[in-house]
Amino acid sequence: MDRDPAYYRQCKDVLLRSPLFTGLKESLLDDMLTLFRRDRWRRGVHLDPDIFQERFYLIVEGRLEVMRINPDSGRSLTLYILGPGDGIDTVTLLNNTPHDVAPVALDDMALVSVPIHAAREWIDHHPEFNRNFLPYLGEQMRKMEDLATDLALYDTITRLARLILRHVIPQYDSEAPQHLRLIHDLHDDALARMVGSVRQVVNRHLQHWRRQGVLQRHKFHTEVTELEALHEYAHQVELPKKKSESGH
Amino acid sequence: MDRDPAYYRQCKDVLLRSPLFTGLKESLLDDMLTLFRRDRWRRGVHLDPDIFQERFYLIVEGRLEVMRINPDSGRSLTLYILGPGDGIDTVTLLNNTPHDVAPVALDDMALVSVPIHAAREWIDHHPEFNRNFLPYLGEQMRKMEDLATDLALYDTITRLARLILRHVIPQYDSEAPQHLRLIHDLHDDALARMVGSVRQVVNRHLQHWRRQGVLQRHKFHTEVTELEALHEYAHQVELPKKKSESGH
DNA sequence: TCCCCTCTGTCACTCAGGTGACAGCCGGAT
DNA sequence: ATCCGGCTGTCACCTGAGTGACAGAGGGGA
Repeated sequence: MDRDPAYYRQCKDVLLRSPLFTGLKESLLDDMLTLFRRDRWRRGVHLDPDIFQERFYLIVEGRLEVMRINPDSGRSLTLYILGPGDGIDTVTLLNNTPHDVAPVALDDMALVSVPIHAAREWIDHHPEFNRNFLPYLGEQMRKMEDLATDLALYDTITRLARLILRHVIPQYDSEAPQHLRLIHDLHDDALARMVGSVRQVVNRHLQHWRRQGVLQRHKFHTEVTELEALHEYAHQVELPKKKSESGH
Repeated sequence: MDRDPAYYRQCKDVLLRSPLFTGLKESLLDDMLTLFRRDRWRRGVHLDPDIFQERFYLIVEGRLEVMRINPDSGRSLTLYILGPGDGIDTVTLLNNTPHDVAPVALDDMALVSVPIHAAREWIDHHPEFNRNFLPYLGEQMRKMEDLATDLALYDTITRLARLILRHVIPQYDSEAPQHLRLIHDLHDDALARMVGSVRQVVNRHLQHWRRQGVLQRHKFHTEVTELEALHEYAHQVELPKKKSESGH
């Protein structure tokens, strides 16, 4: 991957900002970039999860929804929403057995990828990379625990409030309307899949909040006007912390 | 840790059999064992999750239930059941922020532990250990995904059937009654916490299966007499695979 | 032997939330 | 301008499963 310097620059920017690569020496990252292949996926395509047994993908642009489906009922649950800087299907990277998930591109996506064995060698030989990778896995694990916990112990409105709060972009002026990351302008169905419910129920809650003035919507874009109110519904859930606070 | 050679021997046996240490050179394991401290926890004690920010514990004997609690309703969900060879709270090891869980000893337990920074250094400096550790994390991640998926997409009886099937001890004579590992002789309440339901509901299902002759109980010990029947209830869930089949 | 405590087995009641259905809306394509 | 397809907003209905309650059962200790 050396053609197209603008794209190269963009990759490097995204990766350096990603929790997986921050703090690595530039030379090391450049090394790695030489191995990468560039890919593009169109919005809406369903990926075959088997490809993740061959190559490890990193997202440069766009979002990927990774779901599980109940073939009998047709209902599904979103396990991950991945964005720029995220690695796709780390589970398969760690543990090479078939992974029964259904990934769908939410936007037009730009990616880079390496053969999976190359990624594994990389991990093996670069403890400095590991110091980023392990906390990243920990973070994913925690999110998964939170999802399971929410599903078992809280009702749909609580789960939805928490979902939104977890994706509020941290900012200092807490008076102004708050924007969302990663789940901005998803339609009700997608939100429902994220909280393990169905469109109609999610719609009812959103509607309720809009009437209360808690949420507000311009065209497709939803923003939060009353953080505190949402917090009431969510019970105790803290806002997403800034990157610098995590890691070990 | 050098006194009591019998105990030392037991630790070594358990660890060598554990997915975290199999295949490591004995000398390496001996090295590690010198760092360990021996601990014991009595059945029924509630551990303070903060201790896992200080030390990393490995289970030599007994089981630990790690739960999350909804303080409002008082209901709880079991995130992990850990047994001999398992590391406790790997999430905190990876990512040192408070982890809001409630661990309880299900049996009298024997453990070994190291200061957490020592465990992290170990990981940093021993890629050969990493080759066990990463797949182990992957396995945990998959289990967590399965838990979330089941909670969102399947009804209680399906979840319970799957729980049992996932803990059937693989054996070749599939006619004989099948034993369970890790969840043997748990009472209904504990099983309910594992499937995100309540005692009464779990009891009803178990009762139903016993009447059908699917399950059988001698005193406290439950065993499975009709695997196939359970499978019907579980829809498509494969039996636990032998250790040798996993890993990358 | 009896007592106590924890766990089991059941049942009647309630309700959150999932289902199916349909009308309206909006934006893009023709 | 018109049509179409996907998304939104609502509603009436149904049901899985959680709640509370209570009568055993069993087992361990005094």
